[in-house]
Formats: sequence, structure tokens, C-alpha cells
Amino acid sequence: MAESSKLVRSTTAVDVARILRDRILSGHYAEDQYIRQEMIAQELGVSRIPVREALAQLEAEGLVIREKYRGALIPKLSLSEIEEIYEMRGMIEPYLLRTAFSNITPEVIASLREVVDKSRVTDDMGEWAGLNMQFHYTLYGLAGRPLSLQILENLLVRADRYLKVQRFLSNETQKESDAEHQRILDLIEEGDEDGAIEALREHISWNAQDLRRTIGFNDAAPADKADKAKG
Amino acid sequence: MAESSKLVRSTTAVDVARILRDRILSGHYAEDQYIRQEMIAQELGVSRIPVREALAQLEAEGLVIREKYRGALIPKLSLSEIEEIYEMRGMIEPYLLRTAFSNITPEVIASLREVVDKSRVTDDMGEWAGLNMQFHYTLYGLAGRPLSLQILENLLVRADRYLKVQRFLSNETQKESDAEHQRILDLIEEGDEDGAIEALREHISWNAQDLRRTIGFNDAAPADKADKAKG
DNA sequence: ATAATGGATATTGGATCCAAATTTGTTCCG
DNA sequence: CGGAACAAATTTGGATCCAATATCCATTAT
Repeated sequence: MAESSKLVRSTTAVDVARILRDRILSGHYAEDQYIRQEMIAQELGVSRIPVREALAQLEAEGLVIREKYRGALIPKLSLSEIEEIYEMRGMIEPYLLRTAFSNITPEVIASLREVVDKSRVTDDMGEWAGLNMQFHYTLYGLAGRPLSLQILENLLVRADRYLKVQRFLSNETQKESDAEHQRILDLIEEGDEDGAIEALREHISWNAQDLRRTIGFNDAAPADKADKAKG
Repeated sequence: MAESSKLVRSTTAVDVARILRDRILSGHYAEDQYIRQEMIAQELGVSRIPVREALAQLEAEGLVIREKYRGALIPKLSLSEIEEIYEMRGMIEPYLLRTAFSNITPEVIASLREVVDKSRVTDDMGEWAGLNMQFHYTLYGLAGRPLSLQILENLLVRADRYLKVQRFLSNETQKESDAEHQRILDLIEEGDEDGAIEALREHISWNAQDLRRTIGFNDAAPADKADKAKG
């Protein structure tokens, strides 16, 4: 973490990766469409080399699939993948909370209360999502399990694609989520470890159901590749 | 359509990554030593481009750390990392076994028995390790959870670095592990799902303890680079 | 007319070349 | 004799160029 004070510019490959990641997560590219390296390179004013490296990075994150000599394309959303993501979250997040529990100080709780309070009053969907992340990461960071946290981050990134499908969460969903955070926080403050973990499990399970209900597409439906009306 | 039958060569970047991965896992490079792109490129008779891409891939797997304009080096072994890996395994593997359970047919059990039998009689450490992998993957593949399986594979790759430190597992350790596989298999055959999962948990926990005992290095101890008695 | 075949075009993977930054070595000054 | 400043040499990141392969399209044979 000491490096963060060094103010080093990241490489352009990393910058390109971030830009492409944002685009993919916001649904900028169609699922059956190849991302052309030259096109990205010209758009961003760089050569194809950092674009290639960025695509390799995104492939490792599961956001694109690269086929040799054919290109990179966005993997199709699949109901089974999102189910799996939430199953994994249901394991990892409780594990991180349990591990973090003894490291949660009153100061942390106070700062989490601030986050939840801000979260409850904001109207900006982007800010809300950020606060949502902050709540979870503040907790999980205390577990001292960097590998698990990294895996979880990747799961959340993958899940983001599905969340962004709806463009925004309903106000009701946000309120419900805030209330659950509040409840988890209360239980933590009471020192009720098992209760807090159980509440977290329910929170994740509720998120999964909400997403399932909102999206509700059919995974098994064979995508007819016939109608690939290419431009 | 039928891409799998096309016998396409992989890219050289992937080849280089595989070679470097094998080298790293077999302890070929020292922890505090930078891997020079040009050196690898000359050794393998390729340019630096695929080497760079391979290093990026390995970084995503956690096998190297790349520092801008400085190079790639092997991250230090850390007791806390291996603890975390086994904690994760203790969650994911039981989850995969439980999910796979209803898909385990008598044919699968028969093939697993073959694997365990071969595993018991072999003297070759490499073959034993391969059979060990085969046993687990055969089971976990039936779960139909590709993302979890991929994450588990990465965890096992990371763990491999620690296992290879000792060059080989003791014969006693192998016998014990084989016996545990046998036991898990028996419980599966009896249809005792909970029992099999519990046995698997114990198996993983036992592996962790064995590794901890065998390696037993101190995580916080600053590695004196002096005693790097390399072969 | 339609399907197969061969060539033109587009696109990616890899090699070579150049720029940016870090490290090393040397010199000068205290 | 030691340390700081500066220069030379490694080394990596990025751009440009070439090769390998896939896709598209026209031509031809049945």
C-alpha cells in the first residue's frame, strides 16, 4: 500500500482495461459483437498493444472471451452463472464477516453508520452503489484475507453486468437493502456474531432473488445464431 | 461449430505462460529475483511480446507480481496466504461435492475406484499428484459450476508452490491421503452425502495441517536472502 | 440455381524498433 | 574516504511493421 503514495501513473494498458471494463459493465457492447482492437486503439489514441493487454486482463476477469485470430467478444449473460456467483457470495461474504468480526471497533461501526445514513438519503444511483460497496469492503477488509477479497471483488464485477441490465435498481430495492445493512450493523454492534452473519446471508439471498425476479430471462433458451445480422 | 475438433495450436503467449508456470511451480526461480523478459524470450526463441502477455496472465493467477518498469518477480511464500487458501478450499470443495452429489453415477464411482487403486500402488510422485487431481476434478466437474471450479483450480495452483517446496510428499502422507479418498468414496457409494462431505472437510483440514507441519516456516520472519542454497 | 473452391480483404498474433523509466556506475566535491 | 549528482546502460512499455489466419466474395463446376 505504500506504493499508493508514490503517485505513479498506471500503464496505458491498465487505463484501457478500466475504460473497457466500465463500458462492458454499462452494457455498451452487444453480446454477439466482436470488439475490434484497431477500433478501440483509434478511439483512445493508442496502439493496439495496450488494447491487447487490456483484453487479456479482462479475459482473466471473465468479462470477455478471446478467440485466436477471431477477436474478443462479450460472453452471454447466463442465469446459471449468476446463480453460481450468488452461491459463492453466500459462502465467501459470511466467511469474511466472521473473520473480520473481532477486528470491528466502535470507530468502524461509527463510520459504517455514516455510510448507511448517507446511503439512505441519496438519490443518485451511482453514489448509492458506491456506498453499498464501501459498506461491504470496510467490513471485509478487516478480515485480513486479501485473496478471498480479491475473488469476491471479481465476483461482484461479474455480477455488475447483470445488475446493469436493468439500468438502475428500483427505489424499493434500495430501501430494502439499506434496511438490511442497518440490521446487520445493529447486530454487529450488539456483538451478535452469528446473528449478523445470518442477516448477511439473508441479505445476499434476498439480493439474488431480487435480481432473479427482475431479470428473469431463460438461461436454457438456445440463442439462435442464425439471426446474427452483422453490420 | 465443432471448434473443439479443429486442433488449433494455442498462441505462443499461452505456451510461454505454461512453461513459466511449470518453472515457477517447481521452484525454478528465486523469490527475490526479477524475471527478465529478454532472457525468457531468448531462451524460448520468441520475442518479448508473448513473454509479456504470459507474465500478465501469470500475474492474474497470482504467480508473479509485475512492477511498472521494474519487472516481474515471484511473490514470497507466506504462511497467511496458504492458510487462506486452505480456508477457501474448505468452503469451495465441500460446496462442489454437495452440488455434484446427485450426479454421481455408479460408473463414476467405478472410475474413481480405479483412480484410487492406481494411486495406491504408484511410486511416481508426479503420477500420484496427477491421480490426486483427477480424483477431485472428476467429482467436482459433475457439479456443473465452472466458475467455482476455475477459482478452485487457481487456489490449487497457488497451493502447488508451497507443496513443491518440499520436493516430494512423504510416503506416509500419500498413504494417508489415499486412505481418505477411499473413505470419501465409500461414503459416496453408500449415499451418505453429509458423511462424505464431512470426510472431505477433514481431508482438506488434514492436508493443511500436514503442509503446515512440514513447511512450518515463520510468516513474519524476514527471509534472509543469504541462505538461498539453490540447486 | 446451388454448392464448392479459390482468392481478396480484414483482423489478430508476433517481431522489430523507439521512448520512458529505473538501475548502475562513475566522477566530483566535501 | 564517503556521499551526492550526473551520465551510461539495462530494462520495460508502447508504436509500427510483418506474418498467420479467418472471413467474405466471386467464380466455376455440377
